[in-house]
Amino acid sequence: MRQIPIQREEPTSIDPDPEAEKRILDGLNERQREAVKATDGPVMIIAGPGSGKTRTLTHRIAYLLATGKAKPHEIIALTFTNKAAREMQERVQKLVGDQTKGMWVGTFHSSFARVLRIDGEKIGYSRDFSIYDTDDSKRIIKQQMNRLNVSTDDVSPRGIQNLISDAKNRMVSPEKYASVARGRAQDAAAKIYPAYEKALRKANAMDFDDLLLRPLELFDEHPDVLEKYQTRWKYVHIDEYQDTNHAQYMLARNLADAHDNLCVVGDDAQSIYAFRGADITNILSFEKDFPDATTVRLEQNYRSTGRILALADSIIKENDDQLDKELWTENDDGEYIALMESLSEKDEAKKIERRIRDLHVREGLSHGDFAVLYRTNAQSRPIEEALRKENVPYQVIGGTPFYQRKEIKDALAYLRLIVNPNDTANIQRVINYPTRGIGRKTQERLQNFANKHGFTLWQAIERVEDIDTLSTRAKNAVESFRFLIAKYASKAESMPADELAQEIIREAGLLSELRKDHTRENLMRWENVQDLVSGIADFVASSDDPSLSVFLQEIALMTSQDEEDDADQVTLMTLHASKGLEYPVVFVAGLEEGLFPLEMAAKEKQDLEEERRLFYVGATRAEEYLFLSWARSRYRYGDRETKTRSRFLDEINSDVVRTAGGGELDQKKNRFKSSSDGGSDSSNYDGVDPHYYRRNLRDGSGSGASNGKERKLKRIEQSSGGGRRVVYDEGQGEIVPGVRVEHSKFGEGKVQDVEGRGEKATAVVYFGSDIGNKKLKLKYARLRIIG
DNA sequence: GTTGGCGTATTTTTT
DNA sequence: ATACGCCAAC
Repeated sequence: MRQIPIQREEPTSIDPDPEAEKRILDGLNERQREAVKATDGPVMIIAGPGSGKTRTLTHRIAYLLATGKAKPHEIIALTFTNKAAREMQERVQKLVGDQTKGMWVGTFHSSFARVLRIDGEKIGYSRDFSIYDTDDSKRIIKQQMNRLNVSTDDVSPRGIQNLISDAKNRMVSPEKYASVARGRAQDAAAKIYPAYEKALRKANAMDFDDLLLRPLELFDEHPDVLEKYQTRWKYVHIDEYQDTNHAQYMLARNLADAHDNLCVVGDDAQSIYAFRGADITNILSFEKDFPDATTVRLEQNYRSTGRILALADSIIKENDDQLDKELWTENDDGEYIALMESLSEKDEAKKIERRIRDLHVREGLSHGDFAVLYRTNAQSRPIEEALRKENVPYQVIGGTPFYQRKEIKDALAYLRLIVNPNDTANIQRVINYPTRGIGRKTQERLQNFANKHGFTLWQAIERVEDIDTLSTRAKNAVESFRFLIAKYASKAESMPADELAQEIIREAGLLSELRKDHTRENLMRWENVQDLVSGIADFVASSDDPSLSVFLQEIALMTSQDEEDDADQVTLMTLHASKGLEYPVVFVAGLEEGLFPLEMAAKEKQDLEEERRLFYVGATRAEEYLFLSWARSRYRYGDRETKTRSRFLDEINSDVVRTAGGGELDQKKNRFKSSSDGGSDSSNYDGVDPHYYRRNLRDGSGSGASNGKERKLKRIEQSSGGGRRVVYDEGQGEIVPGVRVEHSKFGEGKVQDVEGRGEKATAVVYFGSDIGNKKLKLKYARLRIIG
């Protein structure tokens, strides 16, 4: 676990350093230098992938320091992730020496959480406010739905949460929202929204949106506070500007208003967070917003080979809404982009694993050079399994991050309560975990009492003796909980945060709960909780402000992308998480209709364009090798689904793509001229060479992997002959759509579809026009795989 | 008040 | 397939 370094506040200044200045400018090309030197007035750097965007921004900050144009405390840089902030901080330090104390570098969220810590009390938030993630917010929303009798028939809590978040992103107040809400879902959201806001405020809690909105409120209501920050920050920098939302835009405007020195960097073609409220018009209309802005375009790509860039260009050309940019590179053409086609997600995973091992052995690439990208987190599983099986080291970025695991959230809940007992959502989380006799009914009575008197849940707990509806037994149970929290709350000032954590976690019974039964999961959870404590110890040892409340706020803003990834491992992550990163070898997996582009996103043009930009982002992560992969079938909701190739594969520039067999990519747009067979049932297997699969296995240049695979196939054939072993066993020779099989009675056929698993698995097999489709129970049918 | 079983929705991406 | 919520039994 890592925390964001906190810099001291005292203004320090550094003398102009001509040597550093030279070093800073020497590391740049002409255009980049131009951007760095434009230190007066608004600047927009529009830059393609791999053009040294962040590098330019970093050098600009270093340049400001080295020339003495700005003192460290006069600079703020807002990044997209904490990790990017950390790296930028480190690089600036490297360029100008260690003199960056007082400079603010961080995400919008963490930077303005800090502002709120300093000045939030002016709008009614104590500095120990809790930060609520989506989970905590959902709890509040559910509770409010319950209280206000909003039925879940019309909308799910999640749906309401999204609607409210959207409204907040657009800075629509509850009152305003009530007047514009249309339809059942929005009406429901309009009812919940004000109650939700009130509940958050009462709990001294903020959700992610609040971390941007409350500072705006603060600036609005206290112009002196705004002025303080405006005068302080003479230079405002924003990275990944295309992904800022409206509130972030307003914050930027507010800060830049005094000095007009706003420098933004972005690429409209890489805008992939609209679903989260990112507003692409921020970057598209920058020049309108800041009429005297300097615009610099960085169009030379240093990252990728010519072919990768040509492919990327062909992807993005399909989109209509673009700022003009001509990407070019001096790099070699490089290898062809390889198209990989597989029969199933397991097959896909195996092929990816084999390619990785092959390149690792033959080209000497290290494991850290590889990244496997996919659209949804769920896709990591089969790939993980394939890599694990062959002992290829890997790491998965994302999924369920450390701090979101249940045991961690439970432990954190106790810690949050020490700091902020009014944090109702977290009381509810742990008031009866581990079970201490405070069940549903007691909690209900507590809540009723609180509602009746306008208390928070905690205030009700403090007055538990006065609640007539409770039995003595219940009162005692509640009292012991109250005592537990109060005891440590009073020690919070005097006791180091890590000791505090250790003790309350133990006394609350979390650790013994996890040791109750000795499953492997529980052991892991127990270790995770221990890791949390040592993480707090690290924080205490290294932070300028080692209070528990700061730790909790920072931890809430950490993301999977902030995890350490320095080890030499293959990296698995979503396409979203890959933004800003680069790897010599990149696989984009799961290029299938319905998956990428995602089914829901394929309907609206806007959404489809975002998916396409996502594909563009993924492809441009690659430096040397790019693999595009899709599978003919995939498990979803426990059923095997037949898939067709993604439309994206029909759009790309086929000149730079080669299939696994070395052939050209057969695209829909080319099909008309070459073949006229098309005909019936065209959705099935056009262009599939039935021998492709096995030939490829043999082509594996005699490496252990392909031999292993062949062995497995043989074993299947033998066993089916013997009739004892089941042939549908996953991961052996799979019976999946597209496979050719032989049946003792019907002869040769091709599997069309497979349903069910295990004993119940059935396959639809087409045995030619005479026999047609047959539905067979795999358990009895004894199908033999022949290709 | 707690536990276990069954039915249902769920997977888009994330600060 | 799995996690969660709701209901019935202990």
